[in-house]
Amino acid sequence: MEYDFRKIEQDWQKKWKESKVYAVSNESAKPKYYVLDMFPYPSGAGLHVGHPLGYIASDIFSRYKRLKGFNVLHPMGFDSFGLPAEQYALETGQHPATTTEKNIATFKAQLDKIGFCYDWEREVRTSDPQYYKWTQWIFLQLFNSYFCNTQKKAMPIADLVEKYETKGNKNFTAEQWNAFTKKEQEDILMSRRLAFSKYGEVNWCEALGTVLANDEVVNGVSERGGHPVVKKKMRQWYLRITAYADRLLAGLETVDFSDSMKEMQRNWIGKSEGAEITFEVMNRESPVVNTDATESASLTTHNSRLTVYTTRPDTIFGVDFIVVAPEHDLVNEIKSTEQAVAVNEYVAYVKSRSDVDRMAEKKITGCFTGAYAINPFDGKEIPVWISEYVLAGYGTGAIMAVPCGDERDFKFAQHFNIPITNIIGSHFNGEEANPTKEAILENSGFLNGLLMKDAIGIAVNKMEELGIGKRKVNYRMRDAGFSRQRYWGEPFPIIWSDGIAIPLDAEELPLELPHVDTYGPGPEGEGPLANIKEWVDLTPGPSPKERGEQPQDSAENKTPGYINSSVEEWRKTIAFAKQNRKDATVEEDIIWQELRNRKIGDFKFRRQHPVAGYIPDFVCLEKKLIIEIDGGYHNDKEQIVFDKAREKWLKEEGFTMIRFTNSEVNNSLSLVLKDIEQALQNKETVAENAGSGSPLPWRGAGGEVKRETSTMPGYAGSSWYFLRYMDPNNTNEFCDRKASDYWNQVDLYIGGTEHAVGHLLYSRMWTKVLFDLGLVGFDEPFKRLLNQGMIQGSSRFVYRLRGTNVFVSPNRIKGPRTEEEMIETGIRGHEPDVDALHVNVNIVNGVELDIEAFKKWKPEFENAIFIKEENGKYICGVETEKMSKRYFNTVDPVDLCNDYGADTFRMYEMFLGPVEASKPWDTKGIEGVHRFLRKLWRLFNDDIKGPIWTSSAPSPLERAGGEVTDAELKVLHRAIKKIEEDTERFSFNTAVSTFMICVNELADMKCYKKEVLEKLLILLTPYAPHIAEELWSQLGNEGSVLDAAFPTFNAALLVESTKDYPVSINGKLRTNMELALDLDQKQVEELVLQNDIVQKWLEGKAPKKIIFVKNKMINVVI
RNA sequence: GCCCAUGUGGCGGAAUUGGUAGACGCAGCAGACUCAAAAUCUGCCAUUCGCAAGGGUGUGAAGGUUCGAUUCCUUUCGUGGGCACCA
Repeated sequence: MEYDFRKIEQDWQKKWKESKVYAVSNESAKPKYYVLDMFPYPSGAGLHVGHPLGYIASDIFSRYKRLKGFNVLHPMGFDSFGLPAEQYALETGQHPATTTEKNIATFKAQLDKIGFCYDWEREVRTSDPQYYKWTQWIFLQLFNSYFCNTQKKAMPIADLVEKYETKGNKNFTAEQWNAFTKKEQEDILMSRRLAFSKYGEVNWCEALGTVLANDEVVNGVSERGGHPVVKKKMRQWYLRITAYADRLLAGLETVDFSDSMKEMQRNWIGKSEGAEITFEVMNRESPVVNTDATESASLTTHNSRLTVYTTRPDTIFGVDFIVVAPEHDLVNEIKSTEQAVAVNEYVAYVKSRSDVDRMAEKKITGCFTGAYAINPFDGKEIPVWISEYVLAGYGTGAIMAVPCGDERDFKFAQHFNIPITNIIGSHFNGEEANPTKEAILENSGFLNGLLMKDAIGIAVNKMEELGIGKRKVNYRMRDAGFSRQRYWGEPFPIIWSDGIAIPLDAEELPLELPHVDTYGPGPEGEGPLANIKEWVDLTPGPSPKERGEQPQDSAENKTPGYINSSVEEWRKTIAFAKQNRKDATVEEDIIWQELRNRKIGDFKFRRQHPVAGYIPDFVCLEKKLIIEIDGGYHNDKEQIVFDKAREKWLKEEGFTMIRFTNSEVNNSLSLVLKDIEQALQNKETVAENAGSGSPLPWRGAGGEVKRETSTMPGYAGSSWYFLRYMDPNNTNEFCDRKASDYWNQVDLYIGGTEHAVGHLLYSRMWTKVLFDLGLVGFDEPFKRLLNQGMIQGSSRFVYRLRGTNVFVSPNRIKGPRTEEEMIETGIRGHEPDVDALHVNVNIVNGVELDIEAFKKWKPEFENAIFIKEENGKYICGVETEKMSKRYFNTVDPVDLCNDYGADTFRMYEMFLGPVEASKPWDTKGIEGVHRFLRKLWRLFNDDIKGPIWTSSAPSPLERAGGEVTDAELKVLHRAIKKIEEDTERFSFNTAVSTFMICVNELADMKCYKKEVLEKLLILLTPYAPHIAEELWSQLGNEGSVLDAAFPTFNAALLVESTKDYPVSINGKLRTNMELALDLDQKQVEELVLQNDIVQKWLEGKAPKKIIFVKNKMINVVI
């Protein structure tokens, strides 16, 4: 029987799906283990062979842990918000939700083909409202929390408010606080919230009317269209990640990440200890204005103060100039009239420079401001410059430059001919700066004679004493920008009312993305959402009450839904709606059971949801249909007047109301439901949040009321998705505390280094906040991190003689041509240049082009002529590039699974090299792994046509009999040991080679014994589950191999008594000697000296030394 | 410019703690089986000198530490990834 991998894999995947083998329970007596992949962004290109590398590794490890007796959580989902879908929508008009849905379907089909053990019941998608509802909810937790600097943790902002109201703080008393306007109070609170809003700089492209990411800006112009880009201040949201800087640093000690990964995060956080020093700044004006002859020629006016940050206060006497960021607020104040023009020009120049340019450029630029700072210790006048190498966002945005000790300062001084003061004597050679801390200070006033590193503390102490400086810890990390002027992301659950950010009530979540007609930017560079006026603008018209339509004597508590246009009143409304939900009548509950489960036409209803200034019992926003279940009081005179006013108001807003009495619900429910169904059918569907009849309570709120129109960035959803997998279908909470307590931290997290700082830091921060608020029980999300390398594409090229239809194989580009070729091509003598063209790697066999396939692929070259190598082949050029569709170097895993099987594909990806390493893809080698699996198959099955197997060979069961020999056991147990060790240390490539060695040895020994082979199958299960399961069942086992027990290694079987020692002379290997393992140094020396080859090299002399390392080697030193 | 990683045969890679460099596989070469092909099996396969025995060289380059270095240190070059010029 042949190895029919297609049938085997298909059958078992089907069986596994039917029997739900991958379903994971949150309750188990087994120990838990959580293996997580960084979930993919579902791009339109589908998976290529680079994606599954990490997934296969995690799948192997999950299956391995399962065999080891763990309850393993190994989920998968999709990071489905993001720019590419939006760009695509902009180009094609297709809604991102549609394309995303389609892409996910493709991804899932591809993933399933590879045979991963995901529990798809736990799938999450960040763009699913049921998911981002909780992203928005967590954002609200961040918004409603502040970082307490004494307890070093997040606390509810309400605590802070209470403190202010009762005790005030160091800036204001409780009385003052209470006297502040609402806006003043909110501004103060905003400066403490963990999610907060402030003005920040963005890359603004006037021509495109949009904000651009750094990588969309090239050489100061937009990548698309080449329009100029400048910095512009816009209101943005931020996460106060800087508050967590110290805890993020400390947390690194408790997790198992690679040292380089920790190093990258530490560098990103960039904690430094130094001092802030304040300089007086003088400005020397020319005495042109003042004609008074008594004025001196250089009038010096006292201007302002400038604070710099430095990590080297010990070098204060070596300061030769000061550099201020061009964006610094003080620049305008301190620049002299003479320098004003130059300064303005320079500032304008910097404004046009992209961050990327400022980073990559080696050019030294700057401009003198005309101002001088005074060294507080020796009174020296120090020129103040501005330069783009000083960043406004770091430290104080100003530095004191010490050219003898800092490379950049030195180059700057050289470039602008600024004299350099040497404070480190012979340590400075005038050629280059020396950043040492070990020199003895000179020319340094009271610091003279001190070692620099000792002087740091002394200098700061003196500064603090004199009040000119203070100790300061600085972080290079900045608060994380959290808003994007885009469409395809989570909308902020925030309403702006008179400049105050008002969070939505949790009941209002999810705030779903409204439909838009265009995905282009909104006015003033706002996001596309700003284009939907009716969605954004919630500024109310007058309420019925204000229009005098509500009966004047109506008791407020009877109809509190009718409100005035004020924030306070709609807050009351929300509270009232909440209470209504709790106080629901029996009849309302009956209807709600029908409506909430979408039994009627699959429309979403909300209960006690404020609409247009009052609170209906039920509302379907898509249909603008309101259902009221009325009690007896509607017969009251007052109520009749009220109901009339209400109906009129709702009609203006486009709502229809149908009313039922309690007795109708109780006695003829089916008729009631029918009426509702009828009403739904009779009305047109409208976008849920569109239209003037806004569903929201602040329809009645006062002043200008607008929605936040930016959306959250890509990392919002991915900052907490690992928690949602634990409890993915919970509609009441983001994750049940019981579930997160059980699954706890992710035990193994696998993903690329490209997320080293971004995603990993953000999710670490979110986890810490959730921990502080008591919502989860751990404050580091990932216990262990494994970084998979990137698989690069291996591109293939053909070379075309420019302007001709002739392709030349690389070695034939430089002639000579045969007569035939010259006739065929019609080209003689001088030949034109060649152009290299990417060719689809899938039609190239190794490097040999399949010419027929090429012609089929590019029909325009159907009649092309190929000048081949001498062996008659057309050879392609090879280059390693990023794997990308446009280079035609992507390979679809599904194709490989079809050609070789998922098991082969999985093992081959692992066999390519260490998971952590980056390496180019080459399909060619997959044959070898496939051969291995066929060889394994033949240990169990006869191959009818093969020469060494005959049809009369014993059946698998018969072969499985017989005594197992020691040699066979040795082979097996060596494999058990090595596979276990290699899997534990993620050395999957060597594990695969161990399997190969083991199967080769068993085949050589003609070992067909069940006892040996079935253990081997268990070892193989994590790597090649389909073939393992098939052969396992062929051996007559009950149950699945997926749940077998990993075999135990028996060390006793591998004990050796001798060792074949390598014997070196002076470190060079000369011979080998088989020696007993229990010999001591003296015995070994004797035996070694008797050896012929050793004697030959000794040439009769005595050795200087003989080094003997037991069980390793022998080295004779002559 | 800065940070991190990385460099071993024609190719992917192995060498787990400083101890036999090149496991395993691909490609290639030679052979067996076959009418033939496929499949399978056997042998060779870093480089160089040599008929052989045996020797020289060799882990990007140059130094260093060591009895011994792919492994540790210094300098340097190339490649990949990241970035917010972080004083």
